[in-house]
Amino acid sequence: MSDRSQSPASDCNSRPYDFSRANLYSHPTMGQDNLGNNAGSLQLPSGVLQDPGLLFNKATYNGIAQATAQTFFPFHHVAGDYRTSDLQTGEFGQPKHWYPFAATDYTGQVPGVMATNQPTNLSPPIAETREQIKLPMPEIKTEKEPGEDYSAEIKAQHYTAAASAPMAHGVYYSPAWNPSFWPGLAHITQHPINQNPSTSSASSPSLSPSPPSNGVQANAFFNGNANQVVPAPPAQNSAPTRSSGSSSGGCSDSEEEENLSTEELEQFAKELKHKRITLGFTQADVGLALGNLYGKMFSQTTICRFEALQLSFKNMCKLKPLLQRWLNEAETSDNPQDMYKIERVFVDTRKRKRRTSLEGTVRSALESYFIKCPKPNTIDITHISDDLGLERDVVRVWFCNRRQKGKRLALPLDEECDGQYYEQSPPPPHPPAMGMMPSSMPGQGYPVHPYPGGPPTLYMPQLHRSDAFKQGLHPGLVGHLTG
DNA sequence: ATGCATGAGCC
DNA sequence: GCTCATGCATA
Repeated sequence: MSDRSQSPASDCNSRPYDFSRANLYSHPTMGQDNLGNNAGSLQLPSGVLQDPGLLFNKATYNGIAQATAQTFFPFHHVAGDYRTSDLQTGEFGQPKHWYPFAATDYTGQVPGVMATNQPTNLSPPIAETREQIKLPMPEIKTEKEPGEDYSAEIKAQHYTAAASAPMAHGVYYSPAWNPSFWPGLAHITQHPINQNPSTSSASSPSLSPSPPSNGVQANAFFNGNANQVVPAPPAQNSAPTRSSGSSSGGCSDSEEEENLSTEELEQFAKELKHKRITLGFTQADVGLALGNLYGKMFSQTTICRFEALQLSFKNMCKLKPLLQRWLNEAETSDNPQDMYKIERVFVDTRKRKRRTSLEGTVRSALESYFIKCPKPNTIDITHISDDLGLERDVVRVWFCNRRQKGKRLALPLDEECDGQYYEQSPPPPHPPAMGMMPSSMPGQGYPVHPYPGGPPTLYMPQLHRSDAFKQGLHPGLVGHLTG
């Protein structure tokens, strides 16, 4: 991707970092265990966005020209359009920890799974192996099994479902998707393709909208007849087969969706969410259903991001057909429950590094570094990690995610249209006298114009021109970072 | 809903 | 080592 040809990371490494900030290492943050934290009940009310940055205005991307790298969907956030809070995670959100094995209730956020797929109580043999270890730096909280190396070995066993289980994680569609980027969207006209009529009509399904929640209910809901699992997708167009997407086939995965316009996707995402909720399904249900119906399961996260248009265009394109079909089925099926029947859940037994929780100050610091240099090289990363007392890898990953997030929330600028949709660091004139990056990024480097409905929350540095980037840095920050 | 992590594919 | 797709864990 052109992304790589961008300014060399070293662009921003010309100066030494000086981030001696004792106060960064203040205290460990909140308690590790939020066990009592019922994901479901804690959902923010619709309308309350945790990250206002997601509130994009169409105008924001309508004018998008050429995206250099992966294109994301800075659509205006569709979340909040409907009340989802109570349906999302329901009551099944018992926190899971870093168990190498599928603990009895290990289901990720897939409801019903645990309710249905517990042949026997697999007393979690490992349930107690977890041990909390404080890393050197108090501000980061991570858990890790002593002397554990959570990378290799693991992939061994998965609780793969029945033999018919189409696949477990690790099975991907071939990247034969339409590489359509934003620029190309312009000319893409709405392709009414095979829009199933049912999807566009507000056909009110005669389904009892009793949302699958947990326990008993879930059981009833998820216990389909084992007869209908259709992992094998139709020969034709359903399979996540690597249809030789060929040149411009685009999301050739299914002929139905080759060229999608942003509007189409946007609308579909909305429709999906709306209908899903109407039908009483959670995002996790949908992800699960996709697995059962078409062979590839998705997490609640992915469905959520799809609905919120937080995936790349390409990715949206890829998922849409599947979701479209699920929706069609859900609407027409007499027994939508069947769609959720789960044969078994493949629980990934890989050990996963415990998620690091960065303290606010640390995040702010990282954000500052990011502003200065979104693509730090190895040395920079080392410096930063030293300064902040973080593991190098944590820092590296943070930057990776930050960049990804940035792209997701704002469009990457193209060399030609730089500064057109969002500006980089606030132009010299009146640097907001902020010594340190405000913990709340909002406000930073917003495009002055393209966000009629409100600026995105995140500061989106221009990744393509580090020099200009450097220049745009405010003095205060520069000083702070470069000492 | 989102922050941090993983892993494949690529350079 | 990066991007990208994706997911676990958590706020």
